[in-house]
Amino acid sequence: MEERIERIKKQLHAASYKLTPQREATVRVLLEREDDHLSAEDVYLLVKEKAPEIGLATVYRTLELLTELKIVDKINFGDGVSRFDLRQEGVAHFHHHLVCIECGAVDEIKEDLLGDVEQIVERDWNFKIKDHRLTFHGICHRCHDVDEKENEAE
Amino acid sequence: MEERIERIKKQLHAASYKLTPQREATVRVLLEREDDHLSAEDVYLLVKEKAPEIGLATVYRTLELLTELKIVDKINFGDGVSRFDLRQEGVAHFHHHLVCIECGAVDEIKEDLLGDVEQIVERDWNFKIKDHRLTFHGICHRCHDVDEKENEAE
DNA sequence: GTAAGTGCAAATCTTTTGCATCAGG
DNA sequence: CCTGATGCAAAAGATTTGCACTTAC
Repeated sequence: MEERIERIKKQLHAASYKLTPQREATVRVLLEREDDHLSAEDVYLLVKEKAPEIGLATVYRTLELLTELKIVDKINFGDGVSRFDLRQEGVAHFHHHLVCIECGAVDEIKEDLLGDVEQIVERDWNFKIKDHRLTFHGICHRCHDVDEKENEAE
Repeated sequence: MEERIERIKKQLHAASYKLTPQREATVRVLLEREDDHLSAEDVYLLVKEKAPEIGLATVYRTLELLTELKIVDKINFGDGVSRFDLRQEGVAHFHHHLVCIECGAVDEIKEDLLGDVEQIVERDWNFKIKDHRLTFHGICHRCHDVDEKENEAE
């Protein structure tokens, strides 16, 4: 945790930004809830627990800054809000998501499944890929298991 | 064109909705601009050219209805607006997009490139896939060509 | 007649901005 | 000081909603 904060601090400095207490509090929340997909509002509420004086605008500005520096990724699942995900360190590619249409859970796929597909796209569409977004919508293993049990019970 | 309208009319009726003149005008705009990725506002302005009395709320309601019936797909490229794409007829899968980070153009890939990947996900994550969203961000062939020319000129 | 559909305006929600103030070198 | 950063409130967008009116069967 501390090493990651330290690293992020360096990334900010390299781009001549400071790691202010507010920014640090925001980053800490993102680190603690790394597997959740927090909206700006979520982050704000969690930061506020530790640092009640912070303003929502600052959280937005911090998230924007972190996105710009590619420390976090801004994602969008189609509900009206943007969500923010810390990038895995040293992993260039953006992980994929599984969104359950029954329970709303969002799981992550950290493996990169798109290597072959990207080669095809680069070659056949003459498109230089810099990033990707891949989300599957369907039924997660938990809901799937529940469905099974219901069938058994019948 | 007319056959597609007819088909959509049937889909609406099957779900006990009517194809009102406003809805038809909206669908016609979507058909005419099938390769664009229109926002609700875009659609509204185009519909208004033909049927000036239509209200923005009606367009939103129509697009929501069409999304629900899976006649259109609602997509989101990370600029603050939702965009709407007519589904290809008889094509279950959702096509992919190439978003150029230089010029903002959005191209479509109509082939399904995810067959293998989906098999892996269904098997290894025990996730029943119903739909997917795949977008690549990068440099399109047009901007790429421009870059080449600039290099030659140097 | 009745239920669905519409137009308009107001309300809501997310995100951004202006500006006066604050903090650190 | 001086610059970047912050907090607050206001503004800006996008989308939704309430409601009275219209339209088709």
